[in-house]
Amino acid sequence: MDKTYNPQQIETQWYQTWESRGYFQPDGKGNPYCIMIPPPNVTGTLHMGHAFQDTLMDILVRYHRMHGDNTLWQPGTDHAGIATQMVVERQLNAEGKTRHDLGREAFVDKIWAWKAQSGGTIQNQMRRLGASVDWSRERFTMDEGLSTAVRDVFIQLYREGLIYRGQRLVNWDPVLQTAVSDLEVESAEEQGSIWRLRYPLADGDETLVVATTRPETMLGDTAVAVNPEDERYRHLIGRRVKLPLVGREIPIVADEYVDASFGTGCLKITPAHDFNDYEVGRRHGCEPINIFTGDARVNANAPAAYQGLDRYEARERIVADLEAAGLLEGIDAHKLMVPRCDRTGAVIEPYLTYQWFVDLTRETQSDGRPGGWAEITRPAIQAVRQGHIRFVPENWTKTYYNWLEDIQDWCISRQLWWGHRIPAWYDEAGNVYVGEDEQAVRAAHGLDEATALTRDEDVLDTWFSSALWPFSTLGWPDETPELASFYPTSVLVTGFDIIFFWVARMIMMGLKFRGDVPFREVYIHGLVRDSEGAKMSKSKGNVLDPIDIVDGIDLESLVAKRTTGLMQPQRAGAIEKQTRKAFPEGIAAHGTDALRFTFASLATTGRDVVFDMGRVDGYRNFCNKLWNAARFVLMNTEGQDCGASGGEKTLGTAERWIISRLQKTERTVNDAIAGYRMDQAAQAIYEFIWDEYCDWYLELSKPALQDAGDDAAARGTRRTLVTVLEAVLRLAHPIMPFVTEAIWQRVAPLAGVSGETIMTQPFPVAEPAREDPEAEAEIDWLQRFILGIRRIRGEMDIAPGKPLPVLLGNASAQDLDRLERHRAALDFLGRLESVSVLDAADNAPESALALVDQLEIRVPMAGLIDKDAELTRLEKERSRLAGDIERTEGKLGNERFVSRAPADVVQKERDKLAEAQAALGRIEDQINRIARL
RNA sequence: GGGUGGUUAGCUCAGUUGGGAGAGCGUCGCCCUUACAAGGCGAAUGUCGGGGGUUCGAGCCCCUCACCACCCA
Repeated sequence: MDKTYNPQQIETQWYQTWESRGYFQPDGKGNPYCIMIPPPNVTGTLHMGHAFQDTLMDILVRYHRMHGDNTLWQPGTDHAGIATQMVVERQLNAEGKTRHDLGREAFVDKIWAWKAQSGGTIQNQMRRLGASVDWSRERFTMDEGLSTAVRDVFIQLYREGLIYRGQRLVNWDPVLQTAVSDLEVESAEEQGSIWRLRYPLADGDETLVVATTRPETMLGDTAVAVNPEDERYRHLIGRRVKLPLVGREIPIVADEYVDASFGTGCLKITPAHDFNDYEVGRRHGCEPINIFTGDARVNANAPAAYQGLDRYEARERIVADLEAAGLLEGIDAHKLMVPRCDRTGAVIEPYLTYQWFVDLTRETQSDGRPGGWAEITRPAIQAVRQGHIRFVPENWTKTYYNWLEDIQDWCISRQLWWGHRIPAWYDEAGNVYVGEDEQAVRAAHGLDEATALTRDEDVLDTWFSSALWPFSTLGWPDETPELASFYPTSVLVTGFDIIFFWVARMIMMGLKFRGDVPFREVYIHGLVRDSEGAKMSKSKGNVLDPIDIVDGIDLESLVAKRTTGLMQPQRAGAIEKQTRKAFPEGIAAHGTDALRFTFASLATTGRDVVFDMGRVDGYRNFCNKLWNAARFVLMNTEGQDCGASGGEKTLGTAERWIISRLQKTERTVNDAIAGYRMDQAAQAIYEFIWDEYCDWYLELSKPALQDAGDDAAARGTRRTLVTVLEAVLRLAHPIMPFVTEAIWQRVAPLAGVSGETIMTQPFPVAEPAREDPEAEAEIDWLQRFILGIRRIRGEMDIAPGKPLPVLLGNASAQDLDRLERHRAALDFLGRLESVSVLDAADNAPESALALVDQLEIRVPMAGLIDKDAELTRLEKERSRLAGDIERTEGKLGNERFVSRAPADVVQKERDKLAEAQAALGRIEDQINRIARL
């Protein structure tokens, strides 16, 4: 083995081997265990969130595979309607063309071509991460089979009356000219203004003043609302105002929605261009008046003077005209939440259009059939309430309920070309027919060729197809064996940001179309943030490519990567500066295992995962530590008798101890993974390997290996070295698959284990019978003995290599017994020159002192130890003990503590006090003796 | 305005039937000791956000305030 751990050399090679040998496919034996990957965007590249999530899933999947489950991790991508269409459209724009120049069919062909050419990026990045997904089953939401599923679901829901077409306000992107989902809208506070506009009443000379952040929408006002409790305006309710510039008379209505303390207390109502106004308008029977075109210009419903103006031009013109008319009361600076499309950055316009919806809110339909609430939404709530689905951490159920109980109908149509086209046709009279294809529609409705049919132009929301993912990927609508085995799937691993959009909708669709939940558990993990705690985003320029952490990247390449292809190129300078500051040396190569271990250790129950490169450095060192421990083991066992094929062997205390500790670690790791606490699993593995196996057991093995006299003991030590290492490799494999496989290949044969790969070896399970409290107590004694020696050495500045003479005072029979048995280990670990036992009568020479319970470990000071340094050290110890005693005495002196606390707690305190008092006495004696020198 | 989560060492975070405040990174000192200097050994570091309450005992339970973050309106 190389002297230094070199991840590059082992990682790609092992992944190819695993994949080509088919280890990622379910073996058909054992309990089914299945995870569906949340399908990443086919246009996408791997970001830190994916890497984190993929690591968590891979840990679970590898763990279950090793436990003998029939394990499937289903991969795939979604078609990401808007994002994908935009990518290709931008390429066209660069050539000076638009998609309209090509036409729909040619444009869609172009997207498919683009996907074929560059669609594999994220899959290859996942391979670099070691993700053990079954690539042979990879799916894409626009695949033939999944498209059939989407079409069938649409048709069935339509026939049941649960999908309808209607005119509603939606989030409209005027640049893309499509409806977008809430998920694609990001609201952020921006500086704006409040305009106070004076509206005259229709009768008389009175006026009122409305306050608005969007004065241009006044062209579409249909009412003015005031709070019914507002004394100032009560007399106006029921009267009418004459809308300036337009001339329309509109009513003044009373509505609780109005906040009397905000603005002027008079709210203009524009139902066609504001979600709240829409609701208020509906309550008061106002017909919405749409004043914008699809690209947010003023339309023909407005006065001629403003028609054709862009919404912001219209704003300026209208404000100027009102001012000229003396109707502009004032303008105040105001911060407001501005919704923007996360793809285009365009300000979202609430817009009234015909769209397709899934009914999620009606109890019953007008014809008596069950509505969407009864048929879809309520079962989804019940499934969680009745425990058929469990959220981890549990408190996310609340978020889930809150959203579902207040849900709106789901707008599923998008005005795009890329996606599943809605299977609906219209005749010239505008009648709609839904069916599998045009032929089926004609047949079903008796429409001959004389009747012209045109297909609906819209496609379905990408989330509509993603909602079917847990069963469509398994072959539905066909009843496949995979569907029978793996549905319901075991767990969904995802971020809380898509509980609404995806998780809830999968539950709805799974229940509706499979009659069972899509997954039994939902493991919600945190969101990866940068070291400052900020969300990572391309526009902020703080994104990290996980592969750059694996392979390393120099500063210039990193800067270039972060500053190209920006939506807002003007940010490049700031991003460059920040990048140079955050990574002055670029990023070092860390290897996949170190990155994965970091993710595991960050997977706590919190909602934020602050990513700190220092952690990855530390875990790369850990990989190196493991690597070198393995080197040591191999150097001492390869080619030697490790007792794998019999032969007498005895296990010493150290062997019994490390085996005992291993059991505890195995139990902790199993419990942690089963409880989705990867951080605890990682920590337990880290501590066992570094603090116990390397720091103590390997050191303890050295003298044993050198003792030529006892073959059985040496064999037992070698056997323990390899078997414990082999076990801990299996234990760590789900988190760090590569380094464990590479080492295991060499170690397994020595441990008498055969197999092609560690991937399919059994996961370690604790055997309580191998826990050994006696050995643990004894090694604990040994560790404290050594620690005492090391402290004296460290604080007296005695060179680590200098052999020390040691005197033992007040030794018990047990101490002497242990001394006898561990003498070689003590000499080696403590670098002891000699050990002499003092009789009670002996007068100890002047010496530095350490205590192991009542045992006094003394290092003679002659020529070695500085009197003042030892006094300082002892004084520190004395004051610590004195503090302990004071606190313990305080407790025990409290009558209520002694009478009310459990007896064992009280006894523990008494023991503690007695020990501390004894120790204090010895330390004080020692201080007096040294001080007299 | 409603809701959720958070506030523990310089930094990032653990800490569940309430009974000894911990890890990693960083810092300081000594060491190239034959697996590992990506290392070894030792050390320092905390009004557990503030206040109040329950309790023999609170980082943990209850109330309250402050601040931060996110979600919904």
